[in-house]
Amino acid sequence: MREVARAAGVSPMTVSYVYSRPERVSAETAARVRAAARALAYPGPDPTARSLRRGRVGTLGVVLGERLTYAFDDPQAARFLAGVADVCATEGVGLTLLPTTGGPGDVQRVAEAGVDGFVVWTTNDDDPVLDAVAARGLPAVVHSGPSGRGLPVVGIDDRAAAAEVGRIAWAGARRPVVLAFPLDPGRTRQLLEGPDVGEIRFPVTRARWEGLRSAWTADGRAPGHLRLAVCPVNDAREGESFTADLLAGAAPPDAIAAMSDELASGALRAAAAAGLAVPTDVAVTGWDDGEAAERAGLTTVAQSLREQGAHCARIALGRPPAWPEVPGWRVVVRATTRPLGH
Amino acid sequence: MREVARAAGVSPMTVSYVYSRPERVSAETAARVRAAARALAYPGPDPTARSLRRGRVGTLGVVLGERLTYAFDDPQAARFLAGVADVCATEGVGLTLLPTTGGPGDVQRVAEAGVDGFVVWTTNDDDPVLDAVAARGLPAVVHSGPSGRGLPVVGIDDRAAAAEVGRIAWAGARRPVVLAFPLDPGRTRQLLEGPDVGEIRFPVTRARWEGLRSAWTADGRAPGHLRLAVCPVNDAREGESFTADLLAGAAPPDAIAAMSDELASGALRAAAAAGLAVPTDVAVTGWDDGEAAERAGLTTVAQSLREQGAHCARIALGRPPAWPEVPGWRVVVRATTRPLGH
DNA sequence: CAGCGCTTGTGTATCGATACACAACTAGAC
DNA sequence: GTCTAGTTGTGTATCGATACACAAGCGCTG
Repeated sequence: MREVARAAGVSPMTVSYVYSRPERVSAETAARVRAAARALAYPGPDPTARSLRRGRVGTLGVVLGERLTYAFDDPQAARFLAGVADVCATEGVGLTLLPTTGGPGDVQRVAEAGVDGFVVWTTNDDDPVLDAVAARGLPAVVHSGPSGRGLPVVGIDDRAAAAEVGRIAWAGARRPVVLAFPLDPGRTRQLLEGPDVGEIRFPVTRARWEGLRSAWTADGRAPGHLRLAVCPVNDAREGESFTADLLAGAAPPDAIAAMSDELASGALRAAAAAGLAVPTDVAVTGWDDGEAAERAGLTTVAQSLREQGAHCARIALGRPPAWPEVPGWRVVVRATTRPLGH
Repeated sequence: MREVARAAGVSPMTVSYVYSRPERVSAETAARVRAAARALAYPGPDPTARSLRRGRVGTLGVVLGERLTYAFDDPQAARFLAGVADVCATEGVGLTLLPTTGGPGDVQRVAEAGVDGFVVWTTNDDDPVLDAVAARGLPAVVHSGPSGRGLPVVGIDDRAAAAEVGRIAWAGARRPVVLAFPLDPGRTRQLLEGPDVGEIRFPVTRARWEGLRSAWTADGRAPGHLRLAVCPVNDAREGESFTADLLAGAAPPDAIAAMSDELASGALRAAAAAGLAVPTDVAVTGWDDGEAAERAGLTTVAQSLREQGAHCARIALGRPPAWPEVPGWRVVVRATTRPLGH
């Protein structure tokens, strides 16, 4: 820039104005400067230097609790991110995805990220990345995540929603199973009988499990009869294969509450493959009310992850809504569950 | 940082070393500095200042030719980005999505983006954003995009692949239709009869159309009989509704070559709804060989957008492979097309 | 004790731009 | 002719860190 100024015969300050506040400089001078810039192949003010001086980067950081590629593989994350992206586009701000690999480098990357704020997508209670985010002192928000680090949390009341959808899923059931997200970053596939809540390190998984369990025990049914099938990956394929195994097992489930529409869709496919009737032989519920749920006629919990993403983005950009909003949810009853009176 | 140095009774330089090269400083001093930092709530070296001095930001910029939210709605973009994300995670680099709205702000945002390189996802020939990317002088790469600005282009030979899949799709057909991506950013839904190639501003759309057309005319068939159905959105719903309209129209297609598996899936659904047999009444082909294609038994063009994304990322990070790699493709013949001899 | 290498702390210069206050000059008002 | 206001260009002082070269201290070798 210094060289451009010299070439155009003006001060560096004038060159700066040509780029950042063109109206501040005469048309004639501006033209001369632009010509000099072109001649020298000057690409315009360096964004880094500009950020340093201005104290603003123009980018929102999004931390994904899991491997970065999940953002694109997991439909729920995708819906959430679409909402974040909407707001970023409107505000003319970039969206930086911060990869997390589970290693110690994650913390450092968060500490060194050039962003104006953070949105953290569902993570586990012990994630040190959360501390790193809090330490930066930037505006930040956690989605459905652990609270307690002074960071605001956005998300629906998963426990209450789970309790309500559970009431419907468990109607007339004797061998209920929860098709669940992982309990912890380990992501092992396993089938548990009434696990201890303390074992569950992902708040989302924990809250939904608690809600579904409370719906089960509400009528005095034995807690131990409710099983938790942990799916390492959130997609239909995984839901299908795990359900197929369960159906072929000793105590085939007659009611399945899944933590996502994708897992539920897989369960439906497995049920169909096993020649079972839904909901007579086996009832199924999902979560999110996405396109898959609508197509399959799935009873599910409706919430807008997209709106929640937008909400998070606004908070992390330092433009929180005047009123604190609590995202809503409701249970959509369709054809995959038995009537309640049953 | 200056204050931390004073509080710890050392020079700023020492504080810098504590953070960036801890092995360079004695354990004792480092502890003292860290204590002072904690006492002053110093969040660690400012990433912006560090980037300025180091000349490296630690972030890869990804430009999407269309609205940012498409990244998450369009499964092809998602697969591609997953590959980009893989490499970013491995290299410990962030991934900044640059929103484009089609407005003039896009160019400026690219010019001001704090990134180390650019990956541009399929865009149209006239996109000024490409010039902005080229002007930055950073390592950059365009996927399946317009060439000619001195930027390297990555992508399969769409024309050749389209010609081969077309040969299969058109076997025994009399009323062929191409279910296509948009021709230009306008994204209007329309049905064209042998449009002029010059009208097609998206290189991907153009190359595939050319290939499919050449397959049609190869046997001396009249070019005008091949129609192009332009779908504004790349999803199954759109493919279904457009196909349904076509099947209900005056000249119902008996062969449909879609530019994505998603559009093709929609076409299959519409055919099923119309009570048509596949491939007897209508043949269908897709593109990409994604999960949907496998499940539907779709004849399709197999390519790995994920690998191509990874390849692009490596180039844009300035680590191009020693050997220039050309991504491969092949046609996978399944059950939705007629045998060739027909 | 000279000489060498290793560890550890410190100045200095610089990365590239912008905020701010000020100076020079042109117009128009009275 | 003088004063006020508006336009346009220019210094100066940072923004917050790091590369590099150098110096001091220390332990060893011969």
